[in-house]
Amino acid sequence: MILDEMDKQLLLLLQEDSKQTNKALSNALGLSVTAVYERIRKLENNGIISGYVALVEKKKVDKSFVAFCHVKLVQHSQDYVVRFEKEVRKLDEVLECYHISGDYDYLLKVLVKDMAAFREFMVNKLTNIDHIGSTHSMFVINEVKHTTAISL
Amino acid sequence: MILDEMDKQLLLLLQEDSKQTNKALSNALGLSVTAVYERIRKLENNGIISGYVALVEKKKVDKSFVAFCHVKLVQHSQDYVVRFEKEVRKLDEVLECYHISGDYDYLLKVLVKDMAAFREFMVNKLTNIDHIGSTHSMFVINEVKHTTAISL
DNA sequence: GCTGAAAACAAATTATG
DNA sequence: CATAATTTGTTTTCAGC
Repeated sequence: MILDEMDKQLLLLLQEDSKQTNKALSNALGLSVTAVYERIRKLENNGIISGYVALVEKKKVDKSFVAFCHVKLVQHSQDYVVRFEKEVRKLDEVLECYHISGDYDYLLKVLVKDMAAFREFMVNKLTNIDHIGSTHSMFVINEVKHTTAISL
Repeated sequence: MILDEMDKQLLLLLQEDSKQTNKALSNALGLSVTAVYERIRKLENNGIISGYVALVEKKKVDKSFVAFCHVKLVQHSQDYVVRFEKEVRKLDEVLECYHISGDYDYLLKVLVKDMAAFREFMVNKLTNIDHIGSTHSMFVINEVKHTTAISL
């Protein structure tokens, strides 16, 4: 599917606030309500919009500690990789996990209550996964920017 | 604000899919529609729900290249720090930026089309910001997990 | 804080130019 | 594509417990 400027503008607006009415969107874009409605359905059906979610304020729900954690496996056999990825997906504390280039194999973004909870997470959850060789953690001192919106 | 189990369940559901109707939520929670409605409003007014957004599928909009980029400043004077953070917030390619502990000062999550676009970003945008000492980039080979939902 | 029902509003469908 | 009219469904308000 090829996106024209209207689609891009529409996605931009919906990535900012998905609770806007089609009327508000139609005003912002200079389209009719029906046109906006059809474009949104098309974007949904093509999987360009993958879903709609509520965003929760970390600090207000007592999850103020973010860490990035590098993980290296002892071996890179297919089996170990699949097993590690499966286990890590199950961990609620892990918001993101990437297989990356460089000295380590994986980079995890971990969200917990505080440093004590992070220690708990490392000792009882993460390093309980088999075949982890080594880890290296970096702690977030301040979140400078955080957006879910992709620029188009 | 103290969250009871109902609030937590509700937040869980809304973080999965914010387009569910209050009726569907009331069924899932065993509450009346009005009770659900009032709880949601309270969560919004207390800033626990910070907003509702549409999620866009990266790969479908030709943004398939994710990199994590460490940045070190030449100095850590208040002035340099403020300036860097201000500039980096303006860059659309930077989805996340964290001030972190460790050898580097910042960790950025960067989203672009491809490696060529990343090079372009580094040369023309990021390293154009004053007072950057050094950078070190890691490329995402595979996204194993990515969620916006905070577990409660 | 909860319920159930009414009123207000928006989404979704259909018809028409 | 846009508009308008309609139905269907959802949100919001309100009286009462």
